[in-house]
Amino acid sequence: MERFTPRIRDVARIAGVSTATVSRALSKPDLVSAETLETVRAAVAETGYTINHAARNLRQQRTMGVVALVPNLANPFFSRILAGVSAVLTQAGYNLLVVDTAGPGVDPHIARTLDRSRADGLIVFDGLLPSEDLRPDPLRPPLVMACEWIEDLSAPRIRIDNEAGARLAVAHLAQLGHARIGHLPGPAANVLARARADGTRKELLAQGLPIRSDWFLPGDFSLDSGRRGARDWIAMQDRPTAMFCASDQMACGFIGEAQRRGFRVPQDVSVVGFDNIDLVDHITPALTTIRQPRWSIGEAAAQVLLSLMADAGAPPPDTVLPVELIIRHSSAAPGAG
Amino acid sequence: MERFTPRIRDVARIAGVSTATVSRALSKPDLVSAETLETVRAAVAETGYTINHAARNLRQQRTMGVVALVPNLANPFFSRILAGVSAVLTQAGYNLLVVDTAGPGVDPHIARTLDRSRADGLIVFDGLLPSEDLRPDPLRPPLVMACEWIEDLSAPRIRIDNEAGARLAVAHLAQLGHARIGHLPGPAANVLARARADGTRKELLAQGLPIRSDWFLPGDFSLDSGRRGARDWIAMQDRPTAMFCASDQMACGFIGEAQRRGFRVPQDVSVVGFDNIDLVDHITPALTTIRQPRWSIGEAAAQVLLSLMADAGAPPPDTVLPVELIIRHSSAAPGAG
DNA sequence: CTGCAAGCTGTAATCGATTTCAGGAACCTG
DNA sequence: CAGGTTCCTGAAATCGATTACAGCTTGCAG
Repeated sequence: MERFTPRIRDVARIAGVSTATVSRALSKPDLVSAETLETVRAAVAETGYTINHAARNLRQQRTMGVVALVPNLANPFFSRILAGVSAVLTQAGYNLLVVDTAGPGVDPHIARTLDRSRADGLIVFDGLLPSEDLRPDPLRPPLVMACEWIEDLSAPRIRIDNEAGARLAVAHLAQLGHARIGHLPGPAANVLARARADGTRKELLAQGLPIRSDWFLPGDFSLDSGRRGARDWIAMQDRPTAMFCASDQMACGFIGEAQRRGFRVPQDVSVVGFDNIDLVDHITPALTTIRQPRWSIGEAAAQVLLSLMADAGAPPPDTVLPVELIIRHSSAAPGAG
Repeated sequence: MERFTPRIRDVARIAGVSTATVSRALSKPDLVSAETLETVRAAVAETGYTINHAARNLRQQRTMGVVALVPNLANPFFSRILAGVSAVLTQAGYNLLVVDTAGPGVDPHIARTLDRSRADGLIVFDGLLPSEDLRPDPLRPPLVMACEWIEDLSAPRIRIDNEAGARLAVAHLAQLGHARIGHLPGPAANVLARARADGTRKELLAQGLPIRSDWFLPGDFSLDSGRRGARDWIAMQDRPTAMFCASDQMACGFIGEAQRRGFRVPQDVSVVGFDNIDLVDHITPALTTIRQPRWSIGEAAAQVLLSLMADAGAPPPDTVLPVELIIRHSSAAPGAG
């Protein structure tokens, strides 16, 4: 009565053929005669055989797995992106492994352990990983960088035009009539933060508006730093009338704190965010922001990686997805109302 | 000049020992003399040897991987849970694989393919998977259910007390003086939705308040169904003064739509949500809700699974984590203001 | 000095598939 | 009918580790 896991050789025995034939019947049916195929199918059904993936993987020298390296899995920003990645990978028969590169006690050189026996491909969402652990190397699986990137690492990038997004935001505020525009950037180490700050400066310049370093407050993308930003803003005697925040989280923190201190948004200060994360159209006032196509970013990253794994030919070095300004109610003409 | 991936036999050759010794030196150093250990270490360093996981997995008959079956990965509700899972698994040397059971074109019998050669354990977050695909079976890896569960499947459950959460919410509204309390539940097929609806009824009963079926509106957890709920609520001539929504998403949708139609929250209607997802303390009014300890749920699920995989002894059949009422500004005495 | 245990190491089997190579049968072709 | 294809199949090598088993040293007790 005890059960045991059937092996390919059990199927072969019952079907009266060799294991080679069973293997072919299952993975390359064209190579096998119709009649043998039928016999094998019957034997498979009878035994309830299922393939042992470890054995196949060893023989074929691949894992059918792709690792996504995510900085802080707890950040809901990544959920939709990972869903896009998952959809494409599943379709192609690959498994999605997720590694949180920012968990407590995570080895900073985690990427070093990701060789070809662990994954067939890597999607790197963390721009702060040491580049020497990811350098092209025959031992290392192909990789793409998505959202963030590592400056001195040559690999396909899937990203949005962060600079253009920032410029859209600033241009929007300028068009509303704001001449005093401040910026709450992300952490200086982060490439996205730098790109968005650069875009902010460029558009201010293009609009002929002042670029004042005291209006560039310290920020780190977090809700809390948004709150601190609001306090800093309040503390100034010579305040900007509009703030462009490099993340929606900060924008929410900023608005919440400003309101708590008795300021009205957008009457006293206009706020624009970045990302269009869930629910920001439900805060009051609904947040004007720059939308990132998160699902598409995930899809595109997976697709580029698949083509990279398939032929290793020259892949598109950069995929830049469009951003979009979404105007809601946190931005208005200065002094309005 | 061409590189090749070093094998254990290359290390053995260079160290002048057998592959068995190298294997032991690396995984059970106690069995090897100090001197040999040193030689092997040197040879490993010289060759840059790294283990081939596929080979080890085949031999040891395990994958060092755990699959999380998530209904709709795009739902940010799961991000913090997965982060908790990841933290515990990583610590224990396991990989986290994520499968979206609700993606377009996903095989509804996906769970059937998850045998021991694919994963050493399963964490099921989806209560709607067919139970026959998950029944205990020597071919199938051990499994735990988290958040949701499958009624007729016996497996450890890690969950919150949904009924108690619902009762907290209703009791809070009753205490504020509401006598006309409605409910916006999740989809009837969902166990969480049923548990929360049951809790709602029980507490209404306990408080001596009416349980009116016309005040139990149709809902499905989504933002949109929250909006529809608000429209349904508005359409009633005999409205409840408070609504308990079975998810924060619905609560946000409800509040947004109600406000858009000219009603004030909480003056015209009090709203309580469930989940305490990110940013609901930043909507206006800040949402009163039931907090789920999402990170802890993930951690606990991973821990129970690990112990299940380790000894297969009798595991704790149910882990119930505490919920907490978080009072913010979307609930107030009826007619206040 | 013999016998036995303890400690270390190597040989070879093993995990369970895929795939190369070779061979047999059937079918053409000239 | 000889020679060449084409089609199908099986034997055996292979992927790269772990580990059961056995053998060799060495040390110690009797």
